Amino acid sequence: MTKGHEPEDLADQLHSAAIHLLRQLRKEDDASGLSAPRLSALSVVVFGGPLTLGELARAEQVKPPTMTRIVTGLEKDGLVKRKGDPRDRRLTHIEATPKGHKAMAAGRARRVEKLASAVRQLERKELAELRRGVQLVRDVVATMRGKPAGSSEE
Amino acid sequence: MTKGHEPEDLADQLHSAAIHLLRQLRKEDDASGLSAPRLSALSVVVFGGPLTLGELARAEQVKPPTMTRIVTGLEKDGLVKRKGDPRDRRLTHIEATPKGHKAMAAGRARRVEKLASAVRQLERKELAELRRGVQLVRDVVATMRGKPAGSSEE
DNA sequence: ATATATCGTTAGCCGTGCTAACGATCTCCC
DNA sequence: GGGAGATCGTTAGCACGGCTAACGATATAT
Repeated sequence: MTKGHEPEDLADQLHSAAIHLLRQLRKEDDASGLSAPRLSALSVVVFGGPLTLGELARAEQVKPPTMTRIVTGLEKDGLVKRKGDPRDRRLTHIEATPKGHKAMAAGRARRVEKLASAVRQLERKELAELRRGVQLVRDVVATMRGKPAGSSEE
Repeated sequence: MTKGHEPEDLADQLHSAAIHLLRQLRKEDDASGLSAPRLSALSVVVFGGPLTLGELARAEQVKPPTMTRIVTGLEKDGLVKRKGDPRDRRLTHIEATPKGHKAMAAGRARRVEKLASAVRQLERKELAELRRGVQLVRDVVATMRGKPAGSSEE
């Protein structure tokens, strides 16, 4: 197609590209036993330090029951650990185990093996352009979530 | 601060951006009663003319059983229609109904209302950069699909 | 002390992805 | 012609992720 230069067409193509990108990556995620949502949540826990389940749910933009199951799955695999809060016993803090840190790196490596190797085939200039495009996509997502455009630095 | 300039970091950010983008769009798709996979499949049928179920499955990179259910859902909503092939009765051709065409436009409009309106907030220059970025993402996906890039099998 | 709010979980629904197995059909080749 | 095998779509059954509704436990406010 590329039939037009209107934002609508760009929106469509962006949507389509995202769908197909994730479908490809899903296969790699499967190989590691970590689905995209789990990997994404684990990533937040690993890099964002201990969080409550609710905070994690908000960070991942899902409802608490959904996050409960994601965390349960991760915990069953020994990748994260639930810890009660002594001061407010309603809270459940989630933190990554050492195994979680390793799995995170491994899962990331698997995705990277496919995605980054494809990315590496781009020329230097294209790489910069892609980086810029990704940043813009993030801005667009932020805008959709309600924040004003351009709020992210750089 | 753009913590990394390596392809791995870019790959991670691209992955994350795609996940969050789709999560946002899913909400709009829900409003139309059409999930992303259904909308995507319908799009192929609408624009790609009648296809067999297998062709559609390959186009959408899913297995036939999965496509069977997607098509069943679309058909139940009256958006597509199954047609037998008189010459090869194993085949099932899928074609969009008039209602399917309309729903496609409506679903697209809903996504566009959110995504394109966010896209529109970008400046002219950014728009061009995003367009370029999307094109590069498509290239990357094509690379992943075609050339395993690092894999030795197949 | 009682009412209200918050947090996480459970239960149950639906949709999407897969593999395995099956019936129907076509094709090839004897 | 007829059997062997390939191909196509479906069904069955599993796992997972998304949701809402409802519930128990806990904290907080009145």
